[in-house]
Amino acid sequence: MREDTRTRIQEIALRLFTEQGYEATSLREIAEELGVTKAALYYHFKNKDDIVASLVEMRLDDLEKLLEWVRSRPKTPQMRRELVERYAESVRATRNLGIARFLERNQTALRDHPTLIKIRERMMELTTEISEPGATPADRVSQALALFALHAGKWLMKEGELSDEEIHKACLEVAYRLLEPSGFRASEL
Amino acid sequence: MREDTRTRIQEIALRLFTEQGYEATSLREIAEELGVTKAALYYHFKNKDDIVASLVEMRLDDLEKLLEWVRSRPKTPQMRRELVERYAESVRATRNLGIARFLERNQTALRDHPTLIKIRERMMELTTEISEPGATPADRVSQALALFALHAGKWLMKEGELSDEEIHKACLEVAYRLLEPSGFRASEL
DNA sequence: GTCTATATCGCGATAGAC
DNA sequence: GTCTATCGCGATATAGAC
Repeated sequence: MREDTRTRIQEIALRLFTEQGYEATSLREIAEELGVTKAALYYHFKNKDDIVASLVEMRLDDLEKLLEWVRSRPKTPQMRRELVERYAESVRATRNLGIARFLERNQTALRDHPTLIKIRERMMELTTEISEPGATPADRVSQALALFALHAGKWLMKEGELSDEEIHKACLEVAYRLLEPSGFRASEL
Repeated sequence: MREDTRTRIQEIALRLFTEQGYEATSLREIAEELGVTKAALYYHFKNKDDIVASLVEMRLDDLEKLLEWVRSRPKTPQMRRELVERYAESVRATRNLGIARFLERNQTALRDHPTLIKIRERMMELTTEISEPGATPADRVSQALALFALHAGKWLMKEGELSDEEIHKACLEVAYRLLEPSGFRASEL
């Protein structure tokens, strides 16, 4: 039971866009890997941009669900820790694993893409929800950095020094630390 | 006493490469802003790649000087704090202010550029120097994140909420916190 | 649903006059 | 040091047969 062509185009495009960048990847390359001609791609997607849109809209949906959830809850330290946990899960979900990496790179190339603009807006809203308005500037920067720390581990550490699972656990721990105001620590609670 | 053309090309290219991305910026655009034709650019630089090289080699020099310094010193907490301080200064130096931003974006587009590869290697070496081999995974990720925290503030915080100076001070403070092992805090020293 | 063939464009780069 | 003119290429995208 073979995947349909549309899905295979998305998989190949996502991989090449991530490895080489969006602009550096041509439709010819995608078609070649798929074993068809360029023209065939235009049956499934109306243009190159449309392939990207089909990829990133799933990620936008996830972020908007996360925002909806966070706004239904009171702004407490517990909520912040749970948001970090949920965000980490959503980044690691199979359908988003590759898309998150694709988005990390290609920010500049896709700066005008409507869906990308929305994703950036939603990320800013999430960092607003996670930070305390009355906190010191350092605490605010620290809390805003918490979500991004969950992306950083993968390219921060030397290859093979720590396992994927160790890196994930470590990033989560660092993100929790970044949430805490400088005055006290979780270990003292 | 007017700037020479070569310098003006570098300034315009740096701005456009940063705003739009390297691949999305054509030599035609650069020439148009300068008020000359494409062909004139080829008198000053042998190709598009050469313009980038002329920009990023200054940054590579700075990183290598920083590495040389750090390796001449013992691995102590004081050294780590001083490294963060020096790195922050080097990012803020006028000649590097724009180049650092240009490098943050365009990582993917220039992934094969020889100078960029060296810069990435030097950054990895710096994060190696700044982290303690015996520390826990979380502490290691945290310490590696310290240098990158100095880049994050500019695009992390909402526009106009904090001044540039406040953001810089806050990032520095966050970087210092990331250096500390989770067992104790600087405020207790 | 995929093909061949082609239109159209803009790119990086070069030659040679001035 | 800058110009005009042009080359060669590969890109996105489309038309129409099968």
